[in-house]
Amino acid sequence: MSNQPIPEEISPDGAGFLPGLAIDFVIFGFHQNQLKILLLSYRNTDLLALPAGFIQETENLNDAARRVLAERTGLYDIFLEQFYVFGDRSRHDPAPMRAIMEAKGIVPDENHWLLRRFVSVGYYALIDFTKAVPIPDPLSDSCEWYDLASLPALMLDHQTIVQKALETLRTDLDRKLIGFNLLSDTFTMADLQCLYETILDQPLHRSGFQRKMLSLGILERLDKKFSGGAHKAPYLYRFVSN
Amino acid sequence: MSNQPIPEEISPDGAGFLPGLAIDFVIFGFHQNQLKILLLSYRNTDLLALPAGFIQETENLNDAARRVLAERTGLYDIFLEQFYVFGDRSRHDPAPMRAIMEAKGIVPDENHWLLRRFVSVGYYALIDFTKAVPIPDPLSDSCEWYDLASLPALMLDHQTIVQKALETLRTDLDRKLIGFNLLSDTFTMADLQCLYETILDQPLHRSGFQRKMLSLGILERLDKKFSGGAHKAPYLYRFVSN
DNA sequence: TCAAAAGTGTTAGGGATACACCCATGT
DNA sequence: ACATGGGTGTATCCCTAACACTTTTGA
Repeated sequence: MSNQPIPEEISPDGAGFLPGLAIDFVIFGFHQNQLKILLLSYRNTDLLALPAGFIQETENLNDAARRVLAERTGLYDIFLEQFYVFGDRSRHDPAPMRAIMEAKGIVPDENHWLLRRFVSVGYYALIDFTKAVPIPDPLSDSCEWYDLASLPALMLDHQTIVQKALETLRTDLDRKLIGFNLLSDTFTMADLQCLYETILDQPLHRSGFQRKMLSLGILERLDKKFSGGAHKAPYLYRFVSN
Repeated sequence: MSNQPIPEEISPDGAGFLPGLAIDFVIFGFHQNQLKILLLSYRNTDLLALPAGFIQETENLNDAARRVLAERTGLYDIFLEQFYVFGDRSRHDPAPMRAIMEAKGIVPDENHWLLRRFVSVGYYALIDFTKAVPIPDPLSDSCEWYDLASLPALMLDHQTIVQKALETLRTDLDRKLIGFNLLSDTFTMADLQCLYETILDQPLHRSGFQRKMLSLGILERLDKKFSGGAHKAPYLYRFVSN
């Protein structure tokens, strides 16, 4: 379909990459009171997959993760963390990848490296929805946001990976101050509370939440936000790291 | 030195194992009020290393970890969990492994698979010190307990791996009931408190600790333990999972 | 009888919960 | 003015920290 040079990821032997090792990403965003994640889709197939990448032989693992994340989102300085390694043999099912390549006009050799068994390191990222510019990878045709609450079926064990990422996000949320990575630079207290409630999937008490957040001493109060609504204008806040 | 057949781990191409991927273990034990970990040592070298292993092509990652752990400790039903993947390029330093092999009478080829770059999945295990029977692996000459508080220098980045494992153990300790894996079947409240204090490296209040543990409803009180000391005999407790 | 260690009780403080009350804003 | 949502105040509860007191054991 296009005349682009074949990207090196599709070369049959995977030269230059660490063999058998991949990175899968659960990239969280938050918009209109919904948690979302980025998924890749493939033309002429009904497959959906998590963004993924490989590690160059000259690269640190974590640097590879940052690189691929930037390739998919255009963003570099992002919260990004490992959460689990998926290494079951049952992950090894070459059929979907073969279907994807064939739909792309590539007829892979039986021994094509992308059809072999992969162990995958799971990373989850938290990004400002408004800043990301999702970009598909060389094999996919779209990279788009999907509501976490109503995910369609995913390839292979990617559903499991998302689930584990969400669990990690939930337990990390109240130990570290990571939630702010999902919001814009300025936000109202209601925005923040809604984010927490969505992630934790439980209602929180308004006054207690406000006091708790303010008592952390990490929020700077800015001007009020006049939304046009017939009610008191809420303050805007900004996250200050120190 | 011995006439044993060369184990397959030492075969030059690593056939049968996933390439470039290893497992490193931080195996915690507790004895005489000290946290300890298992380390391998190598004759004719002054190198100390964490127990490690590789994943067979036919094996799930987590199953490989259980297998290797059993090979080193003789124990199967053990608390064992991933905590981090170490994938920096700076990990790749073939010198120590070459020294180990040469001290063993093996002159490895330049391309021997053990001399290549490895990404390593870190697992930590908690085991009953009194039950483990440490067994060296095919390349090492001893597998012994070392006090965590006074660790000698370790190979490569193994010090970093231990540090990260300890951090994970600390944060997991008060979220899950994992501490009991480090004690014998029966123990006194003082034993348990000492374990917690040693892991967290901070003193805890006696009465509060006792009440907190008892309120969890997971301890069964047994007979008293007459130690011969000139003081009230403490109860023994047993951990009950439900 | 005494010291040492174990078990239990009591009080005070911090944080969370739940509810109430005022304030600002645009219709 | 008034409905709506935002900010703050207050009473209660619970968990923990800190300390005190009692009990048991063997010298």
